Amino acid sequence: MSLQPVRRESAVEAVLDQMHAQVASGAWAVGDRIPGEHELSARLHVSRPAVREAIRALSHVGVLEVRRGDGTYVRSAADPRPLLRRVERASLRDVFEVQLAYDVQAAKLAALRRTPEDLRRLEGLLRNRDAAEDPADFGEADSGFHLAVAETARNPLLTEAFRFFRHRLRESLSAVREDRDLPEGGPERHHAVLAAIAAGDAEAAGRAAALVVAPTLRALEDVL
Amino acid sequence: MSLQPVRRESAVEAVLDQMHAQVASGAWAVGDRIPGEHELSARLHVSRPAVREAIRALSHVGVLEVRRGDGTYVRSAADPRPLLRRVERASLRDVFEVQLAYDVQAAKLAALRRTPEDLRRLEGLLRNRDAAEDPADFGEADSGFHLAVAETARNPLLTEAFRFFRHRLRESLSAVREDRDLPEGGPERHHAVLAAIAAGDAEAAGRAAALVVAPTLRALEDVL
DNA sequence: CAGGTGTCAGATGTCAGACATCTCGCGGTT
DNA sequence: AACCGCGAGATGTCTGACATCTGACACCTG
Repeated sequence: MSLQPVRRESAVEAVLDQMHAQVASGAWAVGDRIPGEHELSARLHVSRPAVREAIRALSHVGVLEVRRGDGTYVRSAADPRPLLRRVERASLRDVFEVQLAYDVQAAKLAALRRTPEDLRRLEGLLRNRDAAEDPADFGEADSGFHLAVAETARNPLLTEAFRFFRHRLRESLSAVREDRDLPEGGPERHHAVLAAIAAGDAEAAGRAAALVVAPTLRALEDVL
Repeated sequence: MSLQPVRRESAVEAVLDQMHAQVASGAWAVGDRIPGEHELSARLHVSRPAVREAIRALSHVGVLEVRRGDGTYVRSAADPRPLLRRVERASLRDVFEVQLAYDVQAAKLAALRRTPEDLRRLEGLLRNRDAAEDPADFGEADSGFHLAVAETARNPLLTEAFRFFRHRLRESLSAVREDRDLPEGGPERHHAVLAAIAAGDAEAAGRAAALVVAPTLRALEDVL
């Protein structure tokens, strides 16, 4: 008989779990007003600050909305926690593959929606990237170019998703691979992305974007 | 001179803003232990429960990690809040475009990684989808198929991202378009996705997946 | 000397109680 | 019908006290 670690859950985590379950099950539907803090405190047999901490966490991620003096409402039943938990533990390959999906979609949309000013900006950023010699400068310039492509797509949601995942990716890389740089397609592949975007060719832009990341994924397959 | 609404920020929101700024600026770097609750309370001139609420919110999204008895550490500087805020306010088109990126990437990876059992499962789900008559059943079967494709990709991060965004998409749709169904590619396009996945042809699978969503995006362009 | 145990300071976790401030609904007045 | 004032009920914030945990350090034993 093997002994299992005893995990004692905090009061706030227990409240969070119950609240999530209420929302997920539809007992508290989107638009509903949930019971007040005092009532939840009494019902759940925890202190009111514990209830408040749970509510604060859920309002921070957009699940609940607190209206002072009025009550607390359910704004969304889409719980981001599984995603956020997963991104904390995701392998580099997995993050790169998601990031690739963004890169490709951003390039396609950029090709459809770019303006002359966008193109000038992208050209400048690519020049910066080509000219960067110091690894920190290079990383910055590379990120700057990719992010600008995402912004050229004119889908703010895609841009924010891109930004968040890229930031996480950078952290995972520095935590694990301080000593080793992963390869990425060189200048000519980046120029090919820009050329396809300039030509307004979405399919070519998507293919070119995929070619930029391909060496990275290949290197990850070799290492893992 | 126009008068502006006075927005009074709560103590907890002010603490959150300052903590975010500390993390984003690198003053509190990943791995660092931040000052304790009592110290922050004294320094920020707010009560300790206010500090606790802020810390709870940040630990909920993975930015901070609380170790009872030890202290509170910075786990990640990648703040998901801009993304989560954006997804709350995103247009249907924007969400669909991000979802499309997932669908395409999932189909491509599924083509590379599917097993015979995956294929049997996908076939069954597609049969369910074809047979569904009631709109609620149909929506469920459709989601089931798309999600199974994402799972076949064997990238858990992609699957969770897919799940979250699709849930949000569904909520946006029911909030705005209770009375109107958006078109999606019919059975033959879904079967084409499955055929490409079965054939192990990633490019064809990606193209087929894009064709499934194309009518939806076209309809959105017409409406918006 | 190495390993184990106990103690303590400092950290988070939780609570009760009190008061401040806001919102909304209702009743009364014009 | 529109407006105003009031009050109940809601969230917002604080103080102070105590509980529980962690890590570092000192001490003891083999």
